[in-house]
Amino acid sequence: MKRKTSHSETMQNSEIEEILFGGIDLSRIEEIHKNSTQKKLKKNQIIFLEGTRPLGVYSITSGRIKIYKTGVEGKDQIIQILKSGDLMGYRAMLSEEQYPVSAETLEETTLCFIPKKDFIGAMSSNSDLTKEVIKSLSKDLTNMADSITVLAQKPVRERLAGALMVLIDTYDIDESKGVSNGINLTREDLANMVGTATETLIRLLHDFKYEQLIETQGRKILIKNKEKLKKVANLI
Amino acid sequence: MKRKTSHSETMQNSEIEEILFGGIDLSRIEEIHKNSTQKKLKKNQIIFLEGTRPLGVYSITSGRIKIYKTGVEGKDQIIQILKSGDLMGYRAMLSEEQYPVSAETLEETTLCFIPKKDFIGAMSSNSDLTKEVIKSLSKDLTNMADSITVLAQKPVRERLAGALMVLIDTYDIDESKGVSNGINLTREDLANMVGTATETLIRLLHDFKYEQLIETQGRKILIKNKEKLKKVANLI
DNA sequence: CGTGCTCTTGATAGTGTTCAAGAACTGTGG
DNA sequence: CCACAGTTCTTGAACACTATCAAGAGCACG
Repeated sequence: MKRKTSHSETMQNSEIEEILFGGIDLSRIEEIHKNSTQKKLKKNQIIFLEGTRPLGVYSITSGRIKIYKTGVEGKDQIIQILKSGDLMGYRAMLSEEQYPVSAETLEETTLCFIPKKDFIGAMSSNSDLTKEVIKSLSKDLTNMADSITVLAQKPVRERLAGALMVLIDTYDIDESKGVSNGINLTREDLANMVGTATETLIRLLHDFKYEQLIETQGRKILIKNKEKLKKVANLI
Repeated sequence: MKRKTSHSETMQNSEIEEILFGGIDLSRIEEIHKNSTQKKLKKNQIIFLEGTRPLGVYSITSGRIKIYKTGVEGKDQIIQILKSGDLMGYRAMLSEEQYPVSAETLEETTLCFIPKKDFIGAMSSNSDLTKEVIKSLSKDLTNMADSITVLAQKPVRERLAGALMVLIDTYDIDESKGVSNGINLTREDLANMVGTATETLIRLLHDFKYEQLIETQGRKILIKNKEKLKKVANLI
C-alpha cells in the first residue's frame, strides 16, 4: 500500500484560500501555508485507516473520497462522501484520538496535507477559525442524526432515493445539463452507503429506471426526475 | 486534565469555567448548581423541541433525558440518553442553528440552565474549555458513526444487545450489586433506540431472558450476564 | 374500581438477504 | 488490437427476518 506515486509541491497562498473558501476558511492563517503540500492519488488508494493516528488534516483539491467504517463481517459502511473543497480528518486530530473511520479515494484525487501543529496553531491564534471548526462539527452531527433516523426507520427503497438525492450534490448533477455526468459509484459502494445488499440495490435501481426516476449508462446513474425522486425518499 | 489559569471576566464565567474545566462531563458540578437557576422537571416533560432555537445550554444535575428525532410517521428515533453530569444542547447553540433533535425527561430530572452569553464568554476566555467542547463533539461524532454502521448492518437481536450494553452505563448498573436498580425505559422507548417495532423488541427480550442474559422486574431490565450479552452484540 | 396506557401474544404478510450461477465489463500483457 | 483474468453486475429462487394487525392482559393513577 506504500506506492509512492505521489508528487508534492508547495502551494501558493492563493491556492489554499481558493480551496478552503467554501468551507472552513483558513485564508488568513499564515502558518498553515508554509508546509502545505499537494499529493495526487490514484483511484482506490487509502488515505488513512480506522484506528491509526492523525498527523494533520487533508484538504481536497479535486476528486472524491469515501469515508467509511468497516463492520463486523468486513462489510464497509460508507458514512460520507467528500469532494473537492472539503476538509477531512480534523475531527480525530482535534480530539487527539485514533481515526474512527477510514478514507479511500473513489477516483483520481488531489489533496493538500496540513500538518497538525500548523492547524492547531492557526486555531489557537484565530477564534474565527475555531468557530468555523465547531460549526462544521455541528453540521456533521446534524447530518449523522438524520442518517441514524433514516437507517432505523425507513425501508431500503426510501433510503436509496434519499442517498441519490445526496449524491446529486456530491456529483454536481445539474438536471438541465443533460447526461454528461452522473453518479459514478460501484453498486457495492452505493449499497454500503444505503445499508443494504448489492442485489437488493440493483433490483431497486431497476424499479427506479422503470419508473423513469433515473437512467443508467453502465455504472453511471443519471437523475431523470429529481422531484419525483424526492417524493419517493419521503423526507422528513 | 491540565488546567491553565485564565482571566475570567465575571464571577459567573469563572464559575462556569470551574464547572467545565474537567471536560464536558461535569462531574464536580453539584456545589455550583446550588446557587444557579435550577429547574426541577417531572417525567415526560419536553425541554426543547426540534426546530426551535437554543438560548443556552443545560447541565443535568439528576435524572435522565432522551435526545430524539421524530421521523416521518411520527415515530421517534432515540439518538442518545443523557444522565446526570452531562451537558446538553451546546452543539446547536454553538453552530447558531435550530435544534436538530428534541429533548424530553425520562424521569424526574433536575437541571441547570446556562445562558448562551455566559457559555460563549467562558469559552472565549478559556481555550481549554473550547478544546474540551471540540473533543466532546468529536466523541459524539464517533459514537454516531458507530450507530450508523450498527443500524445499517446488524440484525435487531445484535442491536438490542448492544443497546443494553450502552444502557448499563446510562443506568449505572453494577453487576455485582444485585438487583437493586435496572434499566427503566418503556418498551417503546427501547424499541425506538434500537430501531425496531415494540413487538419485536418484546419477543427478543424474552429470548434474552430464556438465555439468562437478562431478567425483568415489570418494566425494569436487569443484566444477568454482561459478558455473554457482549458476545451477542457481536461488537466490532 | 374504572380508564387509559403499556405490555404481551399470535397470526400473517411483506421486505430484504443469501446463495448460486451466469453475463458484462475492465484492465493488462502479449 | 485481441485474448485473458479478475472484477463487477445481474437475475432467479428460497428462505429468514421483521413489521403489522388484532386482541387480550396487566398495570398505574386518579
